[in-house]
Amino acid sequence: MSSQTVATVERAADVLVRFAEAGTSTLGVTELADSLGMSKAAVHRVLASLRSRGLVELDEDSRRYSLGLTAMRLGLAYLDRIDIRRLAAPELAGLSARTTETATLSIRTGLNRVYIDQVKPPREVIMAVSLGVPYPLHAGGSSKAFLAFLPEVEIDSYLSAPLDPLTPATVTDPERLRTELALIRRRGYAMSISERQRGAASVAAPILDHHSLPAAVISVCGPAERFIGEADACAAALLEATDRLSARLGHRA
Amino acid sequence: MSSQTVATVERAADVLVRFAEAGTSTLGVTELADSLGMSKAAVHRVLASLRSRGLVELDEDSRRYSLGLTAMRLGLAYLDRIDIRRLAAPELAGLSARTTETATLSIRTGLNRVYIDQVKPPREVIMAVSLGVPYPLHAGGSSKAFLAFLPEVEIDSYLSAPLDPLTPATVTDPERLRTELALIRRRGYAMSISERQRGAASVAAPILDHHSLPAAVISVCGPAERFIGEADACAAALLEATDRLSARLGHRA
DNA sequence: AAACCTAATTCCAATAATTGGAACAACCGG
DNA sequence: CCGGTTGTTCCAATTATTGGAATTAGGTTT
Repeated sequence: MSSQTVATVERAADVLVRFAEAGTSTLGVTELADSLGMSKAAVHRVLASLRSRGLVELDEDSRRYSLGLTAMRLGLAYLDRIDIRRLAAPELAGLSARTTETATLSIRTGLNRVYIDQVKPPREVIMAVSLGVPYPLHAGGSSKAFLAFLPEVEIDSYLSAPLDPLTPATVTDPERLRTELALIRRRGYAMSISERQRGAASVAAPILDHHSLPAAVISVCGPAERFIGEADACAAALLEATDRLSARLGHRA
Repeated sequence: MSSQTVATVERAADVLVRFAEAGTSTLGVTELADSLGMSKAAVHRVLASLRSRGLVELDEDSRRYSLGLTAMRLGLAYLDRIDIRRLAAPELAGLSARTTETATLSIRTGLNRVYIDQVKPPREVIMAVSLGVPYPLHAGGSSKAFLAFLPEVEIDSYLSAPLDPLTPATVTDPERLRTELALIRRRGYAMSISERQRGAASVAAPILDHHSLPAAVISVCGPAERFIGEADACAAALLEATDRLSARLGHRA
């Protein structure tokens, strides 16, 4: 079939991905070699090559590597193509400021959903999401907000496959989920407590386009204990924001 | 001497960079091959490899390639891991050297702001700040530089609470302050004479992140009497430094 | 200060993997 | 229905990658 690929490039890509996965900001040659099962020499050469293109940077003093400016350019170039992000950015900032919680923006990629932006409030204990990581459409506020506003056919098709739980609180029974989706449509927003991420809670609502389909979803989220008390106020602010954005995409109420 | 590198990896990196340069558009195999002087076969294999790691995506219909989710994750990982203090340290040193005054770095913590670093010039009479002490957002150069570049909602909310004076020169009238914030945004930097600290003067400008929100503020400050004459020159050097740093945080002018 | 450890870098011959031209297939517009 | 384009696959030639070992650099302990 089609595995017409270049192993060297894949290994170089693996090195890059390692930087994104690793919790630490810098990595050493040996560290990378061990975790990827490559020889130190190979890793070193790959790093030198990536460095020549600015994808990674070398701290001459510590002899450790980190992601470089070019890596950032790639990420921002990707995000540039998504103009909903530009449109929503000020609303995210406003929401986060008004609620003093984290505001996020997600888009759909097939049967998944990824965060593509977030604005965090300037306080100590906050919730922070991982941008770019795919999550299923049935667990968590943002996911359910997407699912609820998809065409019926797509909902049926999604619910016909088994639903894996991400936490003990994830709803995996299709009929219970269906009932909840109806509620979400009626209220206009979804709510979740620990469904996707333990200890996290959120309210989420879609930005609807001129077909009344969700172009993106905005959520306001925070640590569950604190957030539950704020949820109603957050939902109100959230719906104001998504209404404005939906209007800009040509949606009529 | 020899740059111990892997040509294949460098070419793969060139392909990726092409996507960042091309910005919003998608790219085809031939297009890439021509512009990079590579064979179509080589480009195709590289793309297949990058695709296997999610760095690029293929639109099956148009058979054209674009950057993928992993590219975004790399960019955001870069942004996440930036240690603003380390990044700014050389610029602080440079600024202090060029101006022969003190250069400081501040971050925000909610409704306050704290100095987290400073570089003092080697002369007798200088200004020195206290690291880690919280100051309000309306008094002094660094504070106003933060406030001016916050989302409107946050400015409104901040100005709706009473503003206490720290010195006789502190501006406490919300409307006068609002006018000044507009000036700061226009000029790109804030100036203060004795607003926070009697006898002290400063110019300050924000380091803006990819949301155009202030990640930190740099100031150049000194004893008021002497500093006032140097302020313009200091402001010019300051803006050069903050522009460079903002660029590293993904801010585009 | 010296010795010792660990990590990073360079060297080199073996060889496994990349390469590019050309053939093939898929697509588009006329 | 048919040329013109673009994307994909094949295959033998050969080039560039590879990994082990040697070397250098840095940092820490004795």
